[in-house]
Amino acid sequence: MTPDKQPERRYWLLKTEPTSFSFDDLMKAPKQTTTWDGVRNYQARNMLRDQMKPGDLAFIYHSSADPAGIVGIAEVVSGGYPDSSAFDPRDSHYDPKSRRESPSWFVVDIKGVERLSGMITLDRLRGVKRLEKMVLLQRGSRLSVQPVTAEEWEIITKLRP
DNA sequence: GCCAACGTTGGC
DNA sequence: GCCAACGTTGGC
Repeated sequence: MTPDKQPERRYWLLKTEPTSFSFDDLMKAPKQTTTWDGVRNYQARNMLRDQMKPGDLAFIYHSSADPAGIVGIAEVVSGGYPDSSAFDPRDSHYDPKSRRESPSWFVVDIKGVERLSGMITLDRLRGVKRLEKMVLLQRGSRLSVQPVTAEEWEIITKLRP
């Protein structure tokens, strides 16, 4: 018997507005771990539900920040499971169309790994020719969960100050 | 199934 | 605060 092949680690970028949840909030959370909930976009949902697996790594990106940019790295510690915030009428992310029997929305759990000593700004990323295909840098790109290629991951981690 | 209207995102 | 780009909704 050949041993099961380890599934390949994938890379992601997760956007958050630091005024609602920042990378520091993640690092201050118990076990530096949190549930990445409230995503209400189908493309992003599909990635949370179907593709993100424990061991994957993600850049945490601060949007609507001045400046905007990547501030830290997190690890996926749990694959997709239903987003319970969609079931709670008092929650701002409540969605009556999502049922426990057939949930519309999903979450993953992530754990903060490393705060970058300095932000890698959007501007800086735009200046790197080999990153021009990055989802984040595409015109009108608004996805809050984005795939990052292994090559992009490597290039960006080398930009660290 | 089309598409106008609307709400949201997010850089600037 | 502006506004372009985008996703969703709902009338037809």
